[in-house]
Amino acid sequence: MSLRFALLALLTSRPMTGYDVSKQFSQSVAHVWHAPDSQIYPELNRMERDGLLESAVVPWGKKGTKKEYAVTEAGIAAFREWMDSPIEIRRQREPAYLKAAYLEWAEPGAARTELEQFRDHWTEHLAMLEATRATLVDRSHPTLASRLEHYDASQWDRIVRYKIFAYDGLIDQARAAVAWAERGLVLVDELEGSTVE
Amino acid sequence: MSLRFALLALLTSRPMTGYDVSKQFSQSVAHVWHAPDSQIYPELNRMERDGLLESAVVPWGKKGTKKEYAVTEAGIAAFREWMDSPIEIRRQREPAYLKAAYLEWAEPGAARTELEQFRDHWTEHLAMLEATRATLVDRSHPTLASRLEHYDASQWDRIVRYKIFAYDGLIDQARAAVAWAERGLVLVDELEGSTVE
DNA sequence: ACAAACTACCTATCTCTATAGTTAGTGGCA
DNA sequence: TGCCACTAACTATAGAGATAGGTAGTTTGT
Repeated sequence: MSLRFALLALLTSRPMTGYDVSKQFSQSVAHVWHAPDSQIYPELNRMERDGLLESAVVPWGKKGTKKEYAVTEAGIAAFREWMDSPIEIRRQREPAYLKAAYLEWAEPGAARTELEQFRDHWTEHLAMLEATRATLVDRSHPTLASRLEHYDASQWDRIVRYKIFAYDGLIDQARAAVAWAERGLVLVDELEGSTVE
Repeated sequence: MSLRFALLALLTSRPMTGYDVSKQFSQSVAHVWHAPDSQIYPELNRMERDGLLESAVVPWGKKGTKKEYAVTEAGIAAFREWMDSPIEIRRQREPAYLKAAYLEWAEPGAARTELEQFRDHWTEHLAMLEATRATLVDRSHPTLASRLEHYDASQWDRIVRYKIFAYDGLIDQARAAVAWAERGLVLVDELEGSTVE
């Protein structure tokens, strides 16, 4: 159900076409709630059906058209209601940690590759998060910029700081993941011998 | 697909009935890969059908019977293969961080409750992880104990240290989550005023 | 004039998960 | 003897999510 609210969150910044949503999504909300466009388009339709969005058909080129979605009053109300309701706690589901617990079954080489991949993935993810955080700090993030336009300048700091706070949390998680993988590599070397086969 | 390997991991420690599996699961593998028993029973059946497990019917009381599952050679091979294959990277899906990014939409009271709940959940989870870690360190963890029986004593340290390593990673994540929520509460107080309504 | 890349919007299918049940035997205790 | 908690093993169903496509128009560069 969170996808719906992730989409509402994005669309509160400005009206967008489905295509815009799917592009902007991957640069912002997806850092916190990933979804492919095959999930986004049908969900936008359902949200329109449920009255949370309304759409306007906009011409595009000579023959083409596109559909621009805007959040309705009901959409805003639903979003606020979700914001004020208790969070769902996510269950643990971490294949990497599952594997780590049974690393005695792996080939030493595979264990190393595993941990290196994990470390590299999170290092990359961390860099992306830090880059995005920087665009929030200097307010150059495109979605943030259009979002701030609806607000009085006195509110800007408050809005931006919550977004930075969220990214800080993600960055902490990413850093912890990288540090953990690095300790894992040291451990594998110690337990399996340091020869790379 | 990871549920299958989580179950294999557990069953490599000793043969168990479905009921045992679902009980032991929640005290060990579930810390890393949660699953309810309504998923466990059908998956055990499928795994038997696929030749990864074999079952023996054991009498229980006068009329009752139970089915004890043991990992087959094919099951061991599948588990090793999975251990040596690259990990699937999980997509971000964190409703708590999603909400945090849009906290300007929440009532100040709701924002606080939210963060307190998140902090409390992770504090509790952290305590459980630390308690479990301690049972690994002193080797009193029941599943670990039966697991070690199949191995030469020279291997024990290696096996235990990988499990501790996995828990250390989970503990780091939990600690980061708690610290983040606490910073969030300070931020809410600063931005929304410290009066609790 | 044409290709390639991009915009736009889906569909189909399968698997995974969550939630909420059901049915039946066992063991203890009041 | 009856009740209750526990052991045992599911089933049913709906919704979420992953993966892999498809179709059609537009813009840009050569």
